[in-house]
Amino acid sequence: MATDDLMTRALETLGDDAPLTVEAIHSLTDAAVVPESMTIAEVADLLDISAHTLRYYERAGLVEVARDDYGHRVYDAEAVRRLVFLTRMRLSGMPMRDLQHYIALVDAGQETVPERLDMLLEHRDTIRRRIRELTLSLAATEYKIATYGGSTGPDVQDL
Amino acid sequence: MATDDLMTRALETLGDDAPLTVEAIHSLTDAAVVPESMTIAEVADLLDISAHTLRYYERAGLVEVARDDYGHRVYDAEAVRRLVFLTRMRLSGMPMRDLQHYIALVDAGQETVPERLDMLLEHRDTIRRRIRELTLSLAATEYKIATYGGSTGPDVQDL
DNA sequence: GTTTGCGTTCGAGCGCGCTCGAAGCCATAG
DNA sequence: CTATGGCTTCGAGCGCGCTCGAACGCAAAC
Repeated sequence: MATDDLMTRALETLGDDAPLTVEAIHSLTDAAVVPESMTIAEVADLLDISAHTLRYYERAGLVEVARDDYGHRVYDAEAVRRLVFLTRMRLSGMPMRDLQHYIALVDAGQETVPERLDMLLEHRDTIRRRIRELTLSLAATEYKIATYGGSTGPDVQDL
Repeated sequence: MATDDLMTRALETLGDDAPLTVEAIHSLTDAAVVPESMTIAEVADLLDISAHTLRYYERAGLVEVARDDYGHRVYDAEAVRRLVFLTRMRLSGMPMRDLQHYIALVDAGQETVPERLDMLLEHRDTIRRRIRELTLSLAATEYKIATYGGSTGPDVQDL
């Protein structure tokens, strides 16, 4: 099951031009994720990342995962929630370095909340800028497509 | 001069919520770039990439550049236009591999136009999807920011 | 005439984020 | 009883896109 990852499902849930309200996001955030504990394969499937990557994240200090009697990883709900957050941040371009710092702050306690908020605000701005860049690139690409082979404008050269 | 790269200047030219019409893009495309020929330093400055990267692109077969009597690179208008295109594609996430293929098609002549168009269409879709992903991530980040430290919803945990 | 500065070629190295292979443990299926 | 399959650890390797250093050439400035 779960041939699509969280992001894909989320994009399908909200139509392409949905308002993306706080409520809509809220509904995504805790949808589907219920289990008390999960295996590495289940989490990998849920997040559409490899078990290798999950182990790598753990090695990198991003999440702690308990073991069962056989030494196998047991992901509890908190670990899964954290990994959902982490993969979302990764997908939106936050570097591992920053995530490690962020998680260190989380583990350091409540007094780091302001700094964490700062990181999120900065990341928000980064995403916004990236969206603007991509929007511009999209327009340029569409312009090129529209004028390709025609005789409109200076972009007609062989590119 | 030119402390800002093309993208930054473009983003400033068009307001954040400009319509991004074909005309607006057109005006960006050939703005500023006039010189008959440019040095590597000038092109690097124009595109906000390093001279190292420009040489790398040339080595990669993305562009041919003539030399002057001293063996120094002389970028003619066509090379510069191509590099503008290439950097725009790189910035919007097209892999080097694909650009090499695209350029090979360009150099192969007019009969490759359909395939080139296919590549552009596919890239357009890639950008669109990426924008949707980022928009969702942005909303999730804003949601997290908005609810941070508050007692609203399930995301209040220490993340 | 030497210093400064900008260019050249070539090949190696790096940062990032995985990705993989080897060797081994355990449990269930046939 | 022996496969098969999924998990474990550990460390190495990889693909991408640069990025850099070394050794050198040439020219205009001092």
